Amino acid sequence: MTRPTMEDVAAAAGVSRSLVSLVFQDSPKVSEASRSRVLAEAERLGYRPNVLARQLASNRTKTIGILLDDLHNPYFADVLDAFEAEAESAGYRALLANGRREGERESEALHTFIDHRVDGVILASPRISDSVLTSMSKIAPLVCVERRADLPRIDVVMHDERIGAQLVVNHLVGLGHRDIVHIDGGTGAGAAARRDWFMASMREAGLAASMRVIGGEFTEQAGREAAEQLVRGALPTAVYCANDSVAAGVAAVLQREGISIPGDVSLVGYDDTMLAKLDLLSLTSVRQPLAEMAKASVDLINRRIEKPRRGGEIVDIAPTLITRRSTAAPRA
Amino acid sequence: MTRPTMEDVAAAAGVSRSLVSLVFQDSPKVSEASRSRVLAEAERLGYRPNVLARQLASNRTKTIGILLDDLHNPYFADVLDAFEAEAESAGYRALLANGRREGERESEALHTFIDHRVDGVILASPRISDSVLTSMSKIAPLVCVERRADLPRIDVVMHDERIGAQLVVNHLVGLGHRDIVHIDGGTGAGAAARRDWFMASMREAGLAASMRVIGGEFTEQAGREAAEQLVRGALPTAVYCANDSVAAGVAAVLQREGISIPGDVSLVGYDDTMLAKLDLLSLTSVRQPLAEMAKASVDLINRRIEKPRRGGEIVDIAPTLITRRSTAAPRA
DNA sequence: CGAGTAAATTGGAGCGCTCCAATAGCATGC
DNA sequence: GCATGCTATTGGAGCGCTCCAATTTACTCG
Repeated sequence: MTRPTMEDVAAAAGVSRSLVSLVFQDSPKVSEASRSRVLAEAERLGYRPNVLARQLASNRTKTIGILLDDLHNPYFADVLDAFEAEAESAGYRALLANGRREGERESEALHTFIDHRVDGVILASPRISDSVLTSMSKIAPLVCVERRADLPRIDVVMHDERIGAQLVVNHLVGLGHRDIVHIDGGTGAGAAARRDWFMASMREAGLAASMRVIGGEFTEQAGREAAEQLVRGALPTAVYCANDSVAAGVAAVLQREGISIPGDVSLVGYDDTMLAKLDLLSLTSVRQPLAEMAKASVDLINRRIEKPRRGGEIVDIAPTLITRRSTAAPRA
Repeated sequence: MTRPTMEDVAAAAGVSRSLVSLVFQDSPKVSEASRSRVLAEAERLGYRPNVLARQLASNRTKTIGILLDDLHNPYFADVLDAFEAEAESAGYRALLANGRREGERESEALHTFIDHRVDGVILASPRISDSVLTSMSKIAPLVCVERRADLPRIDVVMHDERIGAQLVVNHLVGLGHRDIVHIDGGTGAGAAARRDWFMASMREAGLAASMRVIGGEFTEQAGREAAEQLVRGALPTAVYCANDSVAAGVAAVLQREGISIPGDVSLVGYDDTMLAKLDLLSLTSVRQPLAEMAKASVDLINRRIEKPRRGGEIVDIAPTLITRRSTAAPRA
């Protein structure tokens, strides 16, 4: 299983190793004749450059690490799609890691990335502590996505929670709803902002009196528990959930109780994951502008490579509302 | 952003670079005194070994690549969990890649792995052609999971479709069902085996006359289409779907038509993904023994590293049935 | 036709590590 | 006191590449 090296290709093509190197770097200062001869010999020998050696010698890897909080959450599959695509179109190879919702594991994965000398790291909804973040930011460019970080040299990309809340509230109010409940995400990343902007939007709509918030978490289980509480008390005409998983939990309880969606209660989720798209649920949901967020993130990494010492930036991008069958006018 | 090297640590600790190297390899022939001094200096300088250089010099990476067909399918999140954990406990680092359900992209990702000199690759339900597989198998150990491959030097790990079918049919027949429909996975990997063993099991149960198969695919959409067909014709008492996504599609249509699960129709899925666990669906489903499959796969890679030229092996592992609320005795 | 310039090619040092053979240090035993 | 057998350490070559300065080749023009 011993594989050919540049030296072998050079010998076969009757040129120097340096020339072969230039060919594989797509250098313009190689004659057409040499280039094609080298490529032909490489092909014939089955040569592929040793990425390791290349990276060691050039001291750049053209690789960025993408750290995802939880691959079990379908939202992160969408995140991955967008970010991987963007990284590739910017000429980077993407390395993936799964944080499994543990800050500990995430910082391990971050170390692994750094040990592999990635050019930058994108952290999607990380749970890593500020101190780890700060110390790592001295070694490689870091971008936090959907996690605020007020740290000197770390860039942040968020979607605009305020607009998300307004889209939801305006949609529901437009349909005639006044009695709207928000089930929040508890201590999860972004939960507080989502809740606060819901309340602000309700106030703006003049519905401060009829708004309600129930404490929850970003899980289906939490959705079920909150729904149990709702069906035993005063049933609102609309429920706005912290994410799609919560909405799925709510839907399960409502269905069991014979309460129709959207006939009796309208339901709204967040993140527009595959769950929302399920015909069984067909959930109105807020979609994060992942493609734009990805673009912004890679851009920030590039700019930080050029200028490592600039201050941290925060980019906010507007989300959109995807309406489906789970919302309609309130019951009579 | 220049980082300390072994040389720096060696100088600081007053020893040679070789000794530092031995310390970081956990060599037993380093005195306690030197070891702790070196580690202390390394800590103080913030030294971390350069993985690239290490891999280049030692010619082994202690890394395996895990190629997943489709990160949007929640099944693969489970697959990843099991395989990543197993790889790690065997002392490997796992590199991930997303095939996005395209054979083309998968073989690209495979190339990337090989360029990075991984010690072996695990391919989960790959769509790669036999020819690519064959040529790659000459360069690195390959294990196919849930994809048959009758190729000289490639190992295969499958779960036992026959047992899966028997578990489902026995469960349903035990509940009293006779009129059972299977919605198949069309041309997807493993679909044919799943269908054939369903038919065989029905025959074994003496129900050859009342069994039916509807052509489908491994998607929710296909489930909906098949269900439309069922509700317009003779409704069976039980539906056995090629996977959970298909079952979700069926459930959506049945619910819309006011047909109760399991009151009117029992529903069974396959793969026991997060969809099956959703309270909204609470789906009886066949669970693949992923932990055992992962163990077998890593084992096969280790054995092939030792003995590259041995013939391809096929390992079959028995699945289990997880019963939930979607199955019950047939309607009167 | 030789100087001058541009384009193509080459040799060698070096990236940060591992690994091996060689050496140093040090207690044993006769 | 010295060969003996340890264990602990070291120097140096080499992994496969990139990058730079230096060299060769090709081309132009007075």
